[in-house]
Amino acid sequence: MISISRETDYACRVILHLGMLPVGQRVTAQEIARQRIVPRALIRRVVTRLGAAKLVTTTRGSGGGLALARPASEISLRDVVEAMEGAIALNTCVIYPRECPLVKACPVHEAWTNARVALVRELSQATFDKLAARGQMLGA
Amino acid sequence: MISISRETDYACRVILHLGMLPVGQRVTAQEIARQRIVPRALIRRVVTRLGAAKLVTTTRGSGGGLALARPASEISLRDVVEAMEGAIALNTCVIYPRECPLVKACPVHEAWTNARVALVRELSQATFDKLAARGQMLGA
DNA sequence: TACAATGAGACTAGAATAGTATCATTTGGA
DNA sequence: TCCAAATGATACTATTCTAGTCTCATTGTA
Repeated sequence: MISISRETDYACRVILHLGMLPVGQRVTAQEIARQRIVPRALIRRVVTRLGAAKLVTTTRGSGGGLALARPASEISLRDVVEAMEGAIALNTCVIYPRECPLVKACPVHEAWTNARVALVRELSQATFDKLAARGQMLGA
Repeated sequence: MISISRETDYACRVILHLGMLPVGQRVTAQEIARQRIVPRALIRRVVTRLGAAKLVTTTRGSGGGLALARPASEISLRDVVEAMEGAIALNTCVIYPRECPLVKACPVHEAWTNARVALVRELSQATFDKLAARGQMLGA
């Protein structure tokens, strides 16, 4: 099955949760883990990656926690997926064409590229301000 | 990195190769492996799966080999990917919504579904008659 | 009957996935 | 000053997936 990893799914829950808070409000990773059903030990790794990708800012110590590093309208599903999984390639040859011995005369390469463009476009449109608004409606 | 497996890439090479042959002509898996740079032992598994998915027909014995089970215009990248990888899900919750404890109120679920639709649409449009024609042009 | 081809599946090495656990570091407040 | 709360970094395990090799059975043609 072609799918993102579970960690990426958890990362989406973290960003969504933060996007639904009043702007600038911090919350601890443990609190998100509890409310969004993410394993407590795992969420640490997720938060670290999101921080490294500069999608969230973190503060340590008592009273610390995390918040979005920029407005939810400027963070999309694409950003989260790329932060967690690396490139959205579909096929390795799209990202590393040199490694494919056939790529010069390969008509399929072009098809993968087209499909990748369509997928990335869709994921880019899914910004977390929209997702958060929809979440409020659904009562999540 | 989000990507298909190498076996799926090999499967595309097999279908492309068959699509570029005169209609109805058979060729052995070994011959495809040689021309398309696929490991000889691996292509067996690929052909078996493509046969199980009814994308190719096989005949055993001397003079045997494989051919497309239907016109190349009726086989798309989507068919090959689904035959090899199973569902194109993007996220497990798209295929198995019951396994996600949050899905009832999850705004992200919808976004994954939209992205999946866009991706599948694109892969469905890439039929192997077009790919084969382009392959002839490129001299593959 | 001999040979050529696919069918089925066991086997290996290595990498990725999912989850747990530990210790260090930073910060705020009693 | 010291404790508790929080993240940072990373090691560890078990399981599954990936990529590839190999062997033997089965089928069909000459």
